[in-house]
Amino acid sequence: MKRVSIKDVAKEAGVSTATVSYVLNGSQQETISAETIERVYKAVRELNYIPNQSARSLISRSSKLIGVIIPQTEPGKEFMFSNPFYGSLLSAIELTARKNGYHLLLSGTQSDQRYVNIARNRDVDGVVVVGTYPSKQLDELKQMDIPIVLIDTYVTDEAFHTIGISDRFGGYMATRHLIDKGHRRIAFVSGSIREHGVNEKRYRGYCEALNEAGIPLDEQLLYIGAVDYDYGIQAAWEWRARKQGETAAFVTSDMLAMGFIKGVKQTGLSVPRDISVVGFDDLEIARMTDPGLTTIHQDVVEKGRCAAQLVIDGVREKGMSRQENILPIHLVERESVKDMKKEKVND
Amino acid sequence: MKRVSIKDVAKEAGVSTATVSYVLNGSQQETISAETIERVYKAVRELNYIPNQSARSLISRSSKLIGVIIPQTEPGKEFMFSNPFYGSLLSAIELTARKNGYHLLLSGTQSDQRYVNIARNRDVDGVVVVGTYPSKQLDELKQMDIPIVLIDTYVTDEAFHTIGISDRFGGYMATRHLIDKGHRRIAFVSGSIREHGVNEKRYRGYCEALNEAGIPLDEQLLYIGAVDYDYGIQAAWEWRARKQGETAAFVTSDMLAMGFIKGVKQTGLSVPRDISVVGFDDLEIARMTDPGLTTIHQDVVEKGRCAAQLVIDGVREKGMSRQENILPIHLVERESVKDMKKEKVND
DNA sequence: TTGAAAGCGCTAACAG
DNA sequence: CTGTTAGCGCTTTCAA
Repeated sequence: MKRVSIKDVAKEAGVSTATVSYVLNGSQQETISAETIERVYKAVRELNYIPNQSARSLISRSSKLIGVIIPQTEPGKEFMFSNPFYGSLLSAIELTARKNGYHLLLSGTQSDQRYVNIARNRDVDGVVVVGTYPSKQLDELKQMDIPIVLIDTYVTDEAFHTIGISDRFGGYMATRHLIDKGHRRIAFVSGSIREHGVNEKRYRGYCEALNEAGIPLDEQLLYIGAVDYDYGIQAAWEWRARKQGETAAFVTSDMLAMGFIKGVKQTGLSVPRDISVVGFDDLEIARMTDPGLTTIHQDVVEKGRCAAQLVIDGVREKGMSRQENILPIHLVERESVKDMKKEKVND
Repeated sequence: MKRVSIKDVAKEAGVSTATVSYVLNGSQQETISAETIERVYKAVRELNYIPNQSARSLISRSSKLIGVIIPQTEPGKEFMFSNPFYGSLLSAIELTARKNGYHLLLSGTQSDQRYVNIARNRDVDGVVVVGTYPSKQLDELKQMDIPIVLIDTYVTDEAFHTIGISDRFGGYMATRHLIDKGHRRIAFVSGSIREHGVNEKRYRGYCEALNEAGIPLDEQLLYIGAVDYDYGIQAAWEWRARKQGETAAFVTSDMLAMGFIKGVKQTGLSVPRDISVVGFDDLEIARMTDPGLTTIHQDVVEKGRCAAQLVIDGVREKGMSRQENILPIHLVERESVKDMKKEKVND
């Protein structure tokens, strides 16, 4: 199928290529006669002309492409989108982008490939980076003079827009909820805690709530592994083995919490009868399991929508000032927490 | 940040742009002196040069981009990747693409935007389309002379590669398993059944198994809605309301099955005590719930990997003959099916 | 109101 | 062994 170019259209319409370009881009608006415009559109339709984006990008340095980068922060976590959290986020970004005439350039990263290169090489108009840590790579990105949005990333730099939640407060709320229900020995189950990472903030919230209640921090109650179902199971077994007498656990991700609950069942015990659990994220699965998971709700779709919108606005309005968005979160009560103050066991 | 072009590199290295191009692309391999090559690389490094893909695409008509298209076949299903099935698939495609120097161009579709346009306009090297039906849009795509891979799509056309499973056989296996366990009244719960769609095939397998066992088909046992958790719940209530005496249900997707089980619990009954359930897909969540879901396992990651590989191979080897891949599936037994033949109830 | 032409960054004949 | 040069398809001054 021979490709039709702007020249073909121009010839067909009996005008110059410049005129075609004007018409199609709405530049020179008033100066083109209605009749010419009609002729051009007619030719476009007849030839089924589709402008070539590569040529456009080349000259305009704008590709109508938003780069979405998912750094692989943990080894073995190659299939990020299997996690519905990332999946939903991506969907939301995609939808918003699409509505605005953008497409998504998706890229995981491997160690040897810097995302700056991808961004420059493809002339992306903006970049969304999900869940990473301060790094040299990020620093390189910001020299590119395109809008950059960081999701769930604790970096304070004038160059980046950020979208996130108060992970500290979330951790506090979760832990506080357990304390309010009469729990004193509360386990903390989480993926690895890295400085400036979300888990660290959630951990701080946990500490804060304990502290406020006058409960001493006990390192024996910390279960630190990976953010996945299997580690959740493992943590439950570990809990049984350590015998530290926890009656509750704050588990920093729903996925992990699901595993934890499963693990508890495997050991022959039950949630919330033998241990109460609070999760984090409020993924769709949180309401699927039995018992339904009490968890910290965050609006993933809004996160994605907002990220895409920031990029798009940033492209339109060149020197847009930095935005820092903290989305609201709240606790959703389901059935995974037992009220220790009531005489009767509520299972 | 001024962008550095091949000219800058050429000047820095004291050679022509052509030479730089030769070196970087490994064309003219033998004819370039080692010393020149070294000089070019040195200049590239010093200037931090990154070739512009738009310019390359323009001339070579190859963008190193694989288009991934997720048609929105059901209204309201905008967040496709929230479904871990699509998420995993996407991850697998992305990983394979990346390993081969490709990136993914992600696009959902809205009614007014044809995917052919996206493909042409972006010069994508190949396209992967997930879960659609024969359509005019698809026909348009095939005129593009790029490799097209259809996942889970029943279209027989020389122009397309296909990857799928035997949905009919899956439906048969699931139903047969229930029959083997002594069930005779078996509900069929599914999203909408469209001609040439996967649900239709699964339905046929269901019919076939019933037929083989001499069980008459009863339309009262069909529950047809949407492929999501909420419809699953609804179907369970419906099941209670209709009182058709089913002791088992074949539910054509795990997501739906999760909902169904939840719904059964809501009505005060229990799986598998009061009704047995077999799902389809074997998503990660299938093993998370309680009871674990007996389901038909399919290898989503392999589906994605295979799709990307077909595109990549198709690009390399122009006239590659059409491939039709049927991946193996099998039944995974967990705890959601009761054996009616045993005296004792096994819950 | 429209057109001619330069040029975005790169590749690939063709010359030398 | 390397350089010159003609485009790829498009936008955009500048001129008419």
